[in-house]
Amino acid sequence: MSKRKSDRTGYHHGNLRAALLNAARELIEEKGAEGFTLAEAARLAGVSPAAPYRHFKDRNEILGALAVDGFERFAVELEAAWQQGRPDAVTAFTRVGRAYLAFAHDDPAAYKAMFEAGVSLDDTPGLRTASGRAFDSLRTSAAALLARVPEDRRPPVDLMGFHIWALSHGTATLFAERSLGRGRVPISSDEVLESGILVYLRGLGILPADSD
Amino acid sequence: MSKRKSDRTGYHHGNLRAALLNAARELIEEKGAEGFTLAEAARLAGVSPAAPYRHFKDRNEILGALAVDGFERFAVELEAAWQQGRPDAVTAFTRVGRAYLAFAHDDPAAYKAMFEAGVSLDDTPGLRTASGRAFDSLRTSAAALLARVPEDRRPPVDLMGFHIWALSHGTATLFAERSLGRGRVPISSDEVLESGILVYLRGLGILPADSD
DNA sequence: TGTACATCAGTGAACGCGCGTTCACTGATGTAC
DNA sequence: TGTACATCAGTGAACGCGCGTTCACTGATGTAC
Repeated sequence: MSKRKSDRTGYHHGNLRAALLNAARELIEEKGAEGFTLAEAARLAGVSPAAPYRHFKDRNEILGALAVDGFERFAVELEAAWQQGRPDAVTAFTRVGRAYLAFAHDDPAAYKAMFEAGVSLDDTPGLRTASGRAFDSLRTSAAALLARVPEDRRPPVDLMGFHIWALSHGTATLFAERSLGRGRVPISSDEVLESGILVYLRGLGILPADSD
Repeated sequence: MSKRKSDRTGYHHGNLRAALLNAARELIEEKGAEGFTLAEAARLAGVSPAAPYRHFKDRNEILGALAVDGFERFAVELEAAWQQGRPDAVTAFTRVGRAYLAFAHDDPAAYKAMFEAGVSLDDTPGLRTASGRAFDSLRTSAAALLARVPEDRRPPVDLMGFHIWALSHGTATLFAERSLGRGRVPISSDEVLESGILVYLRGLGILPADSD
């Protein structure tokens, strides 16, 4: 749906900033965050190679914009999936896991910009805030689940957040690389993550030992 | 300890292939797999930009060599850590987890070549075999642990392998990116993975519910 | 031990390429009056 | 409603750069006799 050359009418593009972000998304999806070039994005958007500089300081800034925007949408998705833990924390949490994978799957370019592009946290205004909000969403869910664990056996909420994050991130990236294609696995990332989370929650005593 | 310009004696290098691989490692560690250039590796090794072509078909082949070599050493490390499950499966498995992280931490360039460089499984002879051997090592450990789980509650061994792989890979990559620097976490990757594995094993019923 | 010669592993110059970025410019748009 | 003008968002040509790769070459090495 990105604006293409053919859509251009006059001298002005009208929505070049958004068109460039879309083009960048497309290119990163194809070739990875490092392989993306400003020149090619400009070509895709149907403008001269100098045009992007009206909207972005340099190549890096477009990656940063993608990452910030990605984290913001990511946080929204995770929060929406959590839905304040309704109808119960475990169900809601499973939904969050699926939302995590869905995001990585549906917008791999954003996911790469967020986690693999090496965009600097310090040089990109809003990135720290946006990524923090996403992690906070995971932490909130973790905390709700931990409320069911007896206090003396309750791990720190941040630690649990990392466990979940690592499991989700690992699943997402292993399936994104065709790494898991190695064995031609007849299994989906959703199944891996969901079953992994169930075992994990059982280990915390949140699910009964005999549940399936 | 890679061979440097100053070490060169005469017209012939003597060990250029290895020197180039080391140079590539160094560069990938600094700038990532995509940022690595053949020309710079040659410079680092103290030879002309044409010299590498005596040892590698093209840029891609050097990445492939790094990945194959990486997977072979990775498999060796994992097997060594497992030590046939001695003294007991849980202890040995914890050791495997630590070995996984140690590899990713100590040789990030190899890890990137293996998992992030997009080296083709089909175009790189030996890669499928080498990576398969590494995963087999994880699978062997998983199988030994699963032997302790009542049959009717035993997940498929491959599924458990993926859980462990995903958790390890996620932990390794989140800590490698400074992603986890986001919150300035006062916690090590070892702690995250080890505690995560313990919870997971408890969830399988391999560790008692009240163990710490 | 010495010599001729094949082979090996380098050199260095050159190529075409596409990139990021800058620059002076210009066409289109919107606003004040 | 019309006009002057400031501003905005493009152009296109140019730059310097470093890359991957090829080529004809040459110095060093090792081996047959």
